[in-house]
Amino acid sequence: MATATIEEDRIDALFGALADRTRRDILRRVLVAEHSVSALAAAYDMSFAAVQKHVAVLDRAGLIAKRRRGREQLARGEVGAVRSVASLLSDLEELWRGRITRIDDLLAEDITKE
Amino acid sequence: MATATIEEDRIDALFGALADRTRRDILRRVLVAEHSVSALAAAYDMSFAAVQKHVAVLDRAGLIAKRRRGREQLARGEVGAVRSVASLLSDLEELWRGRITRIDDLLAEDITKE
DNA sequence: ACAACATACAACCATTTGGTTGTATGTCAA
DNA sequence: TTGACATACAACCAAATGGTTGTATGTTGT
Repeated sequence: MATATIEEDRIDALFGALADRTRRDILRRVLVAEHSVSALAAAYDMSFAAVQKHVAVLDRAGLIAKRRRGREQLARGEVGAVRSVASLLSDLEELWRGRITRIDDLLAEDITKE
Repeated sequence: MATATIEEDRIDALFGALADRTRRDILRRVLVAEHSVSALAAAYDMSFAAVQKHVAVLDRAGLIAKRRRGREQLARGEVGAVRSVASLLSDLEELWRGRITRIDDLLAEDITKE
């Protein structure tokens, strides 16, 4: 099997995106309702560019999606991605419970093997 | 209310710790069974010190706990911490569902206000 | 007592990250 | 068409991150 790392990159991006409070706050806002980038930027005490980069990180991780409306870009939260992260955690919990039979899938993606 | 940031630091640490594949792999292993730091280190193609630092990051985030047995330090996964992260994500999902009444708690921890 | 083992930690280095300012491009409204 | 707005992105900087090697401190077994 050669799957491993390709998916791991995605997971890195997901947790990495969530590991910043500004991005978590943006995500909360856009899960409730669509917001333009500049509307989001207005909420924080930092430059527009900084907020725009945070939005881009969330977008790359797939936690939000953007759609264009005229000159603005509306961001909405992707609840499916949030659920997929939750699912990773429940896999961990199952592992703890000892219920996982296909341990090899989750455990020991040996770096050394290909 | 003055809570906010104190808890946010904890969440930063949790997601930050999970945003690295080596640490996720370590966490999987120690959720299944206790492992000494050197036993863990043997599993990866990096120095002992690097693995020890990863373990320390997981420890600081509260995702693992350590207990001493003789000269070795045994790490076990803290499933409660894993669940608390899952709970954060389900809060996000609830937010999306529009079910959260206490939105102010989750949303808009305004940086500017104290 | 001593040698080997297990851990912790400091110092160092390269890369990434989170912020800044400035510039370019696209869209709207008059 | 032109000016203002919305976004994107490059270049830059300081701090954090993920790795290294080396050293110090316990603990064990003989």
